[in-house]
Order: sequence, then structure tokens, then C-alpha cells
Amino acid sequence: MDRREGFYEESVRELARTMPRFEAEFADLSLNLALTYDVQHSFLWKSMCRLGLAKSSFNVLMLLRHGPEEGMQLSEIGELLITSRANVTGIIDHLEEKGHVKRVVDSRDRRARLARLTKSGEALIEKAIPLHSKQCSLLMGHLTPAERRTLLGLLKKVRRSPALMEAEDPELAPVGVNED
Amino acid sequence: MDRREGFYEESVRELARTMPRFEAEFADLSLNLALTYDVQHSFLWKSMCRLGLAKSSFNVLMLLRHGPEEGMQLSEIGELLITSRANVTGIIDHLEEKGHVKRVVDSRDRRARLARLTKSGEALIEKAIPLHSKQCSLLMGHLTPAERRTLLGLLKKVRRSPALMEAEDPELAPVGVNED
DNA sequence: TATTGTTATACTCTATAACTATA
DNA sequence: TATAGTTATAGAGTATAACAATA
Repeated sequence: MDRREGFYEESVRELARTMPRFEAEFADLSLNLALTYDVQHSFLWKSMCRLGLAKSSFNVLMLLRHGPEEGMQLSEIGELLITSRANVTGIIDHLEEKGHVKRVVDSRDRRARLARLTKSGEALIEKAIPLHSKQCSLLMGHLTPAERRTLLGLLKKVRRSPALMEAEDPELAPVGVNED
Repeated sequence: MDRREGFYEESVRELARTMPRFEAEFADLSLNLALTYDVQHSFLWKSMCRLGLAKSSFNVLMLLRHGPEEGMQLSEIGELLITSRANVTGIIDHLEEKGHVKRVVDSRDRRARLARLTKSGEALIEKAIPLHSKQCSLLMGHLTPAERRTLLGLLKKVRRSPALMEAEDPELAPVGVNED
């Protein structure tokens, strides 16, 4: 199916044989996480493109759908998408051009703008969600319920890695780069 | 830790309550795969940037290190990275400017060029691999050996989804987009 | 005619610095 | 002064079409 699979895994095995400090098991796991994400990503977003929705546009519409009626501040959207205010401006520009959101001044803080769904945006996201949901089911449906629960739990556990906790502590230097 | 986590999961739960056709369990699993990948991606590549290596550059150097002594055709590199020949040209340009690879004409097919590691490229990838390996261990080291085996197996199983097999068959239309 | 690589182009995503208007 | 948003810019990643050299 995917030529990468065999080539990469052989490469990892070769490294394990020839490089004493190389810990193959962890690299293999990390590689497989990336490959699996990549495969899911291509599969899920191909269909969204047909609705004219890029990933970030979909994500913003999802945020606004779930968020308060009056809209959400652009800075808050940035926090939830983990991207800068500067980039949120561009994403919202794009959605506004297409008529899916509008900017309104926040009455409680006149520095801020609220991004709010328009009727068109609401209609689009209501159409996109079932499609996205169906694609997720297609992709994961061959796992047993027990396997799905296990996978979910393990993915969450990876995110609770102590290494990530330390990295987020601003007092500490980024992990693993103090050896160059 | 990550504000997205709570917001997104609440959003998925709300969808499950209000949208009859929405299958929350699959969407949640898919969301968690994406979040976990994103977290790993940031963690792993931040340190590679310190070596002046972007992801695709690292990947190409890894391919060339494992590939045949004389180098690899650019089209083959494209296949293994799942990107177009046009984009491989740019990646190799970049690595060649930095002196890490060189292009040589393929003696067996004069249309083709082989990308080959230079001494500088070899030295760089030998330095990058232990760093990458160490970061992977840091990220995944808190999983038990059994958990790591289970996660690896489940990630592979996701990639063997019947939906992906069908999607790769050129005879069939892309899955799930025939309902608009 | 088909394939390898290149050029050109465009859109997405990410990242940073400088600027404005409000607070 | 600090924050919200904007503008400008730059690089990475992805995608497509047109073209030259070679098979």
C-alpha cells in the first residue's frame, strides 16, 4: 500500500543494529504516530475541500458553533487553535470574504472584535459536521469498541508525557537541546 | 495544560447530544489522534530546528542515509515522501545550497539525477539521529512496554482501514463525498 | 509517447516584528 | 504600560500545469 512503510521500518531496524545510542522502539512508535496521522489527515480533509473548507476554516466554524451566541474574540480563537493573533486575522478575513462569518465590535471592550457565524456559515458547518463524522467512522470503524477505547486512552497518555509538562514550564530550557 | 482539550471534547459531547447522525466516539478518537500528533510534532521538530533542519530536510537525509551509496533518484525520493517531483526539486535545492547533498547525473538513465549525501550531510544526519531518538524516548518513555506495543499495533491497524484501501483504488470515487 | 526534472504559480500554515486603537 | 487587532513579510508544505531533455 504505502511504500514509505517498509522503507522507513527497515531504516529504523538498521539504525537499531548500527547505532548503540539509538532506541528503535521509541523512534518506531513516533514514526507510526506520524504516519497514521498523515493517512487520517489526507483522508479526512480531501472531502472537506469539496465544501471549500480548509482545516483551519473548519476548525474556526466548529469553535464558533460551540461558542457563545454573540461570537468569540479573535484572540480567544487564536488560543484555541494555538496560533498567533496575526494568523487568526487572515483566517477570519478568508471566512468573511466568503460570507461565513462577520466581525462585530465587542461592546464590553472596544479594542476587541467578535467573530460571529452568519446564516451561511451556520448552514455550511451543519453540512460539514455529518460529513466529517462519517469519514471518521469509515476510518476507525474496523477497530473493535475495546480497541477504540484503548487507543483513545493511550493517545491521551502520550499527551500527558512528563517531557511535555517540563517543556511547557517557561523556567526550564527546551528539553534535549542542551547537548549541542 | 492545553485549552483546546477541554473545549473540543465538550464540543464533541454537545454534538453527540444534539445531532442524531453524529457518531461522537469516532470523532473523539480522530480528534485525539490529531491532538496527539500535533503535540508530538511540535516537541520533536523544535529541537531539529536548532540543527537547521526542517522536517522534510531531515526526512530526505534519513532516506539518503539508508538508501544506496550512489544516491537516490529525485522521483524516488518524491514517492517515499509522498510529494510531487516539483516539490522534491525545491527540497533538494535547499539541501544543496547548504552543501548537505549534491546532484549527480544517473549513468544508467541520463534523464535522471541522483541526490547523494556529502560529507557535511552525513555528519549532520549522524548528529541529528541521536537527538531525534532521544526526543522520542523522552516523549514516549512514560508508557509501559506493554502500552507501547499496544499503541504501535493499534496505530498500524488504523492504517489498514478498509476505507483507505478503497480510497486508494483508482476505480472507485473518493469515499463519502457522493452525498452532497 | 512516456518519464525525469525543472520552472512558475498559488494557497495553506506557521512565525515574527512593527503598527493602531483602545484600555 | 499592556492588550486586541492589523499589516507586512518570510519560510515550510502542498498542489498543479507547462516545459526541456531523455528514453
